Amino acid sequence: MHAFDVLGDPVRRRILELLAGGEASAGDVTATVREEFGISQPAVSQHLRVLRDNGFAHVRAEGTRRLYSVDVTGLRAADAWVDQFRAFWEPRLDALATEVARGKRARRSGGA
Amino acid sequence: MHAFDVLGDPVRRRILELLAGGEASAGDVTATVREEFGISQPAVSQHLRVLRDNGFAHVRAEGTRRLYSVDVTGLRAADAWVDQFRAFWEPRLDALATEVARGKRARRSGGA
DNA sequence: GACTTATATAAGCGTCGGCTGACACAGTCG
DNA sequence: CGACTGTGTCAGCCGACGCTTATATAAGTC
Repeated sequence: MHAFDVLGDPVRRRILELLAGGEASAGDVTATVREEFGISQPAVSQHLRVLRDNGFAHVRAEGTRRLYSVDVTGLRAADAWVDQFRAFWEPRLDALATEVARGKRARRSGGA
Repeated sequence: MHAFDVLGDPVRRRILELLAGGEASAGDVTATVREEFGISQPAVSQHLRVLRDNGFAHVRAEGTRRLYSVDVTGLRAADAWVDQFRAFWEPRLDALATEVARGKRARRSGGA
């Protein structure tokens, strides 16, 4: 599953935001998400699984609880992709890229 | 449609990468995408529409051709969301956030 | 060991997004 | 004007994903 597919779901984004506030148990996350989205405990558990399986969340067992926290792997992957385009709105990073993107290619390869 | 829903599709991501190389006509994009993904012209056109409608691509007519280019609006929105988490892997940006994330909250609100 | 709590898994179902094929429409060229 | 090219739209189909209910598993408590 691609990083953006994971982030495409609003529930999963919310869960990550919750985890950004610090490690939280599955129960804590479930309580909040359940209230905000009106979905069941299994639904939340399934979302947590997706986050785990795709490098967005770490888990650690503590007794019967599962403590979740942010795993940066997935987020970095998403960030790396977006990074390809950063020069478009932060031209100082690479002014040349912007110039190229502007229309150089269009001019060369058959533009007006 | 949320930015990450737009980016969740591999065809749309590819189209954006193509546009990152400079303005391109719908036909040029279609030719490449068709070859790489084996989908029809209408399929590509529909993806272009999604990109347009969600602030990921600009269009400009030139005769019968439609010239597409990157619109940063959508990309910046995606970047802004990811930015919430950047401190997790670039601690220098905000060392405090990392500390908080680590377990401070867990300790306070009922951790071990 | 029986009960309860915390969490995960499984099966089934509905919905939504993407694809195709058919078509519409604009512009260009003879 | 009529044919052709480039592109967009529409209707319908299909598969994937997310949800629910039911159930399994594991850990605590008495």
